[in-house]
Amino acid sequence: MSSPSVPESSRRRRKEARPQELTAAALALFTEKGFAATRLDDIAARAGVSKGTLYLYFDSKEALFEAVIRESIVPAMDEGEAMAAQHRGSAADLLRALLLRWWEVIGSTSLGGVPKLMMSEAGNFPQVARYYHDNVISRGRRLVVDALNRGIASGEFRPVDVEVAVEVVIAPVLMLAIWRYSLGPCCSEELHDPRRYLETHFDLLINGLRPGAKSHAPIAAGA
Amino acid sequence: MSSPSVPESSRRRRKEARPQELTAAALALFTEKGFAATRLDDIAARAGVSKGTLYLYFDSKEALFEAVIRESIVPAMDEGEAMAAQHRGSAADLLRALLLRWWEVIGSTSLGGVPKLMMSEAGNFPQVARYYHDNVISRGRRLVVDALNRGIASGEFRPVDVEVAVEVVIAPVLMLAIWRYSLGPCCSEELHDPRRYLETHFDLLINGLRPGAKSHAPIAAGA
DNA sequence: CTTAAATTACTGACCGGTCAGTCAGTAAAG
DNA sequence: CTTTACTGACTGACCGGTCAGTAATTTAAG
Repeated sequence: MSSPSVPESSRRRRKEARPQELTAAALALFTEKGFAATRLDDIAARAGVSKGTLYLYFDSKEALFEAVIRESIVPAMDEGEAMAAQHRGSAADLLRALLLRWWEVIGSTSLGGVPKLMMSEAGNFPQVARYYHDNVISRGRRLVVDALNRGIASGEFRPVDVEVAVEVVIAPVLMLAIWRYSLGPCCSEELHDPRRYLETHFDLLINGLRPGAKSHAPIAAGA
Repeated sequence: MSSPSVPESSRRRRKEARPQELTAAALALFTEKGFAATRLDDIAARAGVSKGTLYLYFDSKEALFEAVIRESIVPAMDEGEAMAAQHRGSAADLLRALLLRWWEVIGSTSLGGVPKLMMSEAGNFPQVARYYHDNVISRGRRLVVDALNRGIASGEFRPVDVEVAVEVVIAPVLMLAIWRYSLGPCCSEELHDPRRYLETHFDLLINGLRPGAKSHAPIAAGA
């Protein structure tokens, strides 16, 4: 990390830290105002540099957007997968750990704005949306699908349509993040403690998955 | 409606239909591209008029945005409340009817893009967000809260923290709408049949609310 | 009836501010 | 001196908003 052959002068240190500083500033403003409504001057000012500096590190505003998505959230997914791989408890414990861990690593941090940003701009940047889908959504989905399947295989959960249920499991989590960056700041009356929200979601979910429940869903798509 | 003193010439008919045509075009483009990225020329072209016509009916781009929100979704809320008021079945039936009716009246129609639009732009238009909160979110919340409370009072549901649970009930519904206007069009692999999605949500929910379930949520906020 | 005047609904060229992107210049470090 | 990291004035395209003009229709006069 600090070999003597690489003199850690303050100027060089800045050079290396710049991209992170710029993407961090861009992430904050993109999530707050949206991509189109954010000016590069504002991003530069927030990072304490001038607009020209942005173009030393990124080719265009769109390239900056791509970098924001790429470098912000993919590392967090790695950690989630590592946690799931070495988990040893019950499927319910794993599911609970996934939800709470997501809140600690993504939801409650500066990364919490990424889902809202991606939702808002997916239509304008299909290739970034595709990247996000393949590297974030698919992997997150897979984590939950595996947990559900494990619980069903062990008899801990009743059989459900896993491919559909996974969306229902993830949706409240995503909405929590989106809410905090959209209507939450404006109308905060209903913004409860995120922990309690997640615990309630988990509680309803685990009980909804208990074996022996009678299905309320029509079996076939006859009607 | 058709008194002889008001000649229903094609020109006058257009005059009365224009605002709807313009807000419909604006809604489609706002939800697809976002407010800032949508040009007034495009809205006018989609409605088959020139840009100047927009300013015969709306003072500014922002006023058009407000009109889109106001006139699009509030009437749909009226219908939802009417349905709930005259409902006579069980609380579970009411909840199910609310979910499916929402899909028919809002989710599957052109109004389905409103949630995504509002989420994206709430930060830039606090007063519109406040209006949306007071006239759409609060009222929708209230419908679900009442249904939950009715079920708990009758013993049909176990006691839960209704003010938190309502968010968990609504979140998957909102995410369904948001998804269809964000990453859905880009990466459609996971976009299942909305009916099955809602039925699965309802199935998990009703079973999660059954009396006799043991709570997995910590009782107090001690930690 | 004919036809001129007035009104209505709409047009599209134009203006001015804004902002992504450029580049000649500066100053600190080596 | 050269190199490196950065600056900020500048430019040109774009877009929200304006308004003089036009065509369709109605009304009124001859």
